[in-house]
Amino acid sequence: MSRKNQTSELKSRVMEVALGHFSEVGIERTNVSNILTDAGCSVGSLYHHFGNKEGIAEALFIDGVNQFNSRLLEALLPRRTASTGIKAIVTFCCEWVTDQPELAGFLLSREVTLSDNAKLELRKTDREFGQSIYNWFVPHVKSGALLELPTSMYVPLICGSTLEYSRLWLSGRNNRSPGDVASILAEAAWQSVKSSL
Amino acid sequence: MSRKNQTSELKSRVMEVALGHFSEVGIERTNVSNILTDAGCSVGSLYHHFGNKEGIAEALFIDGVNQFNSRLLEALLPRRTASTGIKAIVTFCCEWVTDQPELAGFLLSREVTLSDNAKLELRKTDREFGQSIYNWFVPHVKSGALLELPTSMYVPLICGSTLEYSRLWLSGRNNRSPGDVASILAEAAWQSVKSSL
DNA sequence: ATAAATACTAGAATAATGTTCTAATAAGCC
DNA sequence: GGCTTATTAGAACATTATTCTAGTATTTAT
Repeated sequence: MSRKNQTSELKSRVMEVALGHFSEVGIERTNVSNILTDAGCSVGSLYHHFGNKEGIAEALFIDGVNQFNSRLLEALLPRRTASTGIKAIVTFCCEWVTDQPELAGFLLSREVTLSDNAKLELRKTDREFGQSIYNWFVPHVKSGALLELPTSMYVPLICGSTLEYSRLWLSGRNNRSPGDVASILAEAAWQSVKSSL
Repeated sequence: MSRKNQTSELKSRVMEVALGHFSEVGIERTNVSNILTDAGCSVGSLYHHFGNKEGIAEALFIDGVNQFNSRLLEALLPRRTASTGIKAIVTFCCEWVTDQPELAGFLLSREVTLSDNAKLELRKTDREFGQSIYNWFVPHVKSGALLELPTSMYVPLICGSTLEYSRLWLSGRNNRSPGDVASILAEAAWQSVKSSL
């Protein structure tokens, strides 16, 4: 096997193992040495590739956000009405969380504090994601279908309930998965941002 | 000064100092030694009173939740209609977060993992809090003013947006405080749980 | 009032664990 | 085929939370 492949295989093995530990006991409580043995990686290699333990978390975080963002766009952009779009966002979130609880729990845990470098890395892709979202919203606000609100309020209003419900479910306190109650959450989100005019 | 007073003063001094550090850099990154010097406390005393670093966090968490719960009840229980009650909950949350951002940020950070003991401690007061809340809700659901939903969905639907917005504000990404946008959040929450019958 | 018990303080010593460092190895490249 | 560079390896190190032993002050009981 070429070195490139070997290397990227090691990195993803480390990340996979780390995600398991992180989502189970949190970043702080996972031992680097456990990751090393479980992934069959040496101290030197790990610190060469990731810098430190937080570096693994950052890599996972960035990957996760990018994956989430791109799939969300696929779910949203084809929708032509405000109502179907908002509900598609919520439904997508519910399914995504339900399908990959480990990754979702990790992203929602807010344990990761991105380094300046990682923030830049994220911003690269996040910019155009934000732009695409923005472009989808504008006509629906202009047409009066959606409430006109401070920009920073749309995410909390549309996704807040879903994220909060997801956190509860991920912490094991609910039986019904977000996917099971997606329609309720979607309808509620729609009610909270639709214009009553 | 009596020993009791001296002790409780030391404990609250430690907790106050610790909250400052925790909310600034998180639990993991605050050094016990910093807390010790800032609070003028010896290693032995700290571990005698709190057990370990997490113990300080747990004490802060329990205090914070209890304070939040009791004040929330004061805001909610006098309300006689579903609409004013729901809006009172949201408005109260917004003001509480805005008034004590350090404590709110700490509680919302989800950094604290309660020990079994701490969970029991919390449950003592949390039980009757939950009961009071439940008693307020029942008649409004029965009367058809509020949607009838799985119990575990009311908190996310009513508070989710507010909590999400609060997290954004606390992380410095919004100008307007939750208090500033309370009326929008309150109206949205109401729209999402009111019965449309 | 005195003794015994208990709660608390103190800080040096310890242990756990994340990270650095130096050297060795192997892949890619001219 | 030799040179460069990326990668691996793991022992040594540094940091920092926690334990431990001893000592001190306060309360309680007689």
